[in-house]
Amino acid sequence: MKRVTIGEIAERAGVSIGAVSYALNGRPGVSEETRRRILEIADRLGWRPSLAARSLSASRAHSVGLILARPADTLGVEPFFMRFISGLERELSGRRVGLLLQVVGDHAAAVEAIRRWWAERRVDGLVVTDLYAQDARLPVIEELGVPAVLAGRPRADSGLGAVWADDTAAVDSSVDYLVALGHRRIARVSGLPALDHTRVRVAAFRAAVLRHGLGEPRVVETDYTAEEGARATRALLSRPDRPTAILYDNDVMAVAALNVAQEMGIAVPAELSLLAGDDSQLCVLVRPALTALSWDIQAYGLHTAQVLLELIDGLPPRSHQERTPVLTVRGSTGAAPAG
Amino acid sequence: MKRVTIGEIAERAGVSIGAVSYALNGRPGVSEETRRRILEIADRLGWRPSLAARSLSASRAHSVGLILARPADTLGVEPFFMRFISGLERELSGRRVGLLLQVVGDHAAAVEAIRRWWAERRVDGLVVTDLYAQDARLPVIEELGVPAVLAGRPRADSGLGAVWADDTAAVDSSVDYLVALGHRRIARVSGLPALDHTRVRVAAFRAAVLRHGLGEPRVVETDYTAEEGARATRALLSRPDRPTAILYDNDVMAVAALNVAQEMGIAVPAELSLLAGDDSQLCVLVRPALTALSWDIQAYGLHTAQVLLELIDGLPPRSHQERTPVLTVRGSTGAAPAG
DNA sequence: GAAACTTACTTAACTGCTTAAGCCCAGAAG
DNA sequence: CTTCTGGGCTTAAGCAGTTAAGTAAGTTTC
Repeated sequence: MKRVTIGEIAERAGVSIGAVSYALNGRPGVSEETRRRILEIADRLGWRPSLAARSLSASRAHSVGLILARPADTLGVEPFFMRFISGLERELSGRRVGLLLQVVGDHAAAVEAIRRWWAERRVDGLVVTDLYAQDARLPVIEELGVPAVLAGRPRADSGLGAVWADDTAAVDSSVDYLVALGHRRIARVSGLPALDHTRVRVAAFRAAVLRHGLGEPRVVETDYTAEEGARATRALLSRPDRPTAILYDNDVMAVAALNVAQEMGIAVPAELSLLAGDDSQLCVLVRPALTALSWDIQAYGLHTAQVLLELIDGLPPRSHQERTPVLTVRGSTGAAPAG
Repeated sequence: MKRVTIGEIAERAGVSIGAVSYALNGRPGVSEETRRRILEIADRLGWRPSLAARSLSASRAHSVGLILARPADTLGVEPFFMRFISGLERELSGRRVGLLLQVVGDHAAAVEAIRRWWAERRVDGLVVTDLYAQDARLPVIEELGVPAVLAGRPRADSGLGAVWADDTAAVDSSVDYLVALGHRRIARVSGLPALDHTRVRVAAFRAAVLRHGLGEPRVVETDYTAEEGARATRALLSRPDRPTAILYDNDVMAVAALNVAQEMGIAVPAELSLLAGDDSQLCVLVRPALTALSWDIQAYGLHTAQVLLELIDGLPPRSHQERTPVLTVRGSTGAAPAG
């Protein structure tokens, strides 16, 4: 099971290894005839370049890293990541770039992993998800000079790429839609307040509510889990002036809310409209099916990989904006109850 | 942002790079005092070994590969993989082994990826999931001599490791439980018939039904998707002698079945008991919550990684059996309807 | 007090590939 | 006929480590 090296090809072709290298890499320096002969031999022997040798001389790892900094159980239910990853893959595998994955519990561990990967030259760049407003990873990435792309809003002066969707517009359209249905008491169950996009969405929600003159905006913060989603929903629905519509920051919490409504004897959508901030099969699997903000997560991953690879190739950092998520209306939203 | 190499350490310590190498690897050949000095310098400079250089001379990639051969949308909903991956990670990251991930659509692409990874020496071993009865990947793995561990039943004569759970016992206990509740007409909605574990479970189901003298076992095959799960359920429930209990091969289909029952006006669990073959948050998110076969998927991943790393270290292939999945009874199962 | 052995290093070969620099020879230009 | 040019190759250095073999001291042995 010994590997084929270019040395062996050189020997068989009766040329030097340098010539073989030029031939295999499509560079000038060998005649067409010799090139053909070398390629033929390489093919016959089933030669593939040794990644380690290439990495060593080119100082390129031919891999990019994705560090998911979340507790394992949250990752499980969120269909987001697998779709995002398969989007990344679609671009990476065609370019022969590997995807290194690490799952860690918190940002301290993520920073540690970044430092290690970079020092070992295990990756050429990073995809950063779940961006915090104050994010411990960014200064480290900047300090090390790691090419990285944010799956989220661009940061000024960061020198990083970014791929993002206009959450503000998406939240706006959700609120507009609910108002058009006659709702006046609209609340929001938001995710982790430390997260960048949570803040953006909450701000957008507040602005939209105020714009429509619906009084003081009501927002309850959670950690994205079903449990907290249920708790927040219970709290909102227990108030005398309970909302007639609730926006959720993801789909899991919206599903949990469906159960809370049922348990409290509140009909959806007759008495209460629910709107999920993420769309996935989950929304279609429950009854009533959930109205949700949907967007193409695979494309998100794909574009993220593209921007990252450009950055690694030395091109200037680029910000790519995805299509704004659109409302997919299903059974969980309806006209506001009379009175 | 130039990297620190052992050459730099050698220079500062006033010794040769060979001495530095011995010192850093804890091998004899340097005095304790010199070693301490070298380690101190290395630490101060923040030295980490270059993976590429180590890989080249040690011919070890310090990475293992996981190739998921599934359509991207199926991956999204299945909470299985993220939990499995985080289990793998728990073992791998401690041992400084990277996890390379590739998502491909079918086995032909998986085989291609295996060949490439191995030829490039990108990975030291593989984790193989979703094993088919006739699996195109196995002959290739054997031909190449890739250390690999099956996330599934061991195969005789394969020389591969295996980590698996006793599906037969799990199915047995499910059927026993339903029979104890008075059910006599029990059907099964199974997953992809090509999959190894699907066959094992179907066989176990047939045997259990016959053992209890419940007549000819009824099994409907699907592709694991919610759509087919719903279709299969509709077909089963439309028959005059419709089953009073149905076992599903995963949780997604069981959830879809819940909706079908609702749409057909069949009460769960009063008229129909549903039992999911996988457990996840999904089962708890719906009403009634689904009774399911649950097991520790993170541990599954962890043990899989352990067996693989042993194999890579040259130890003989090992088969590890996980705890048999146990029935977590929730609201979707109950006594069989009278008459 | 010479031979034998340790200790603590250094030297250099090796991993497989890339690439700048050098060399040889044929054909063109002067 | 010499000089120049350039195509087609070879040579060798370099990437960052590992490791077998060599060496120069000091120590032990009889």
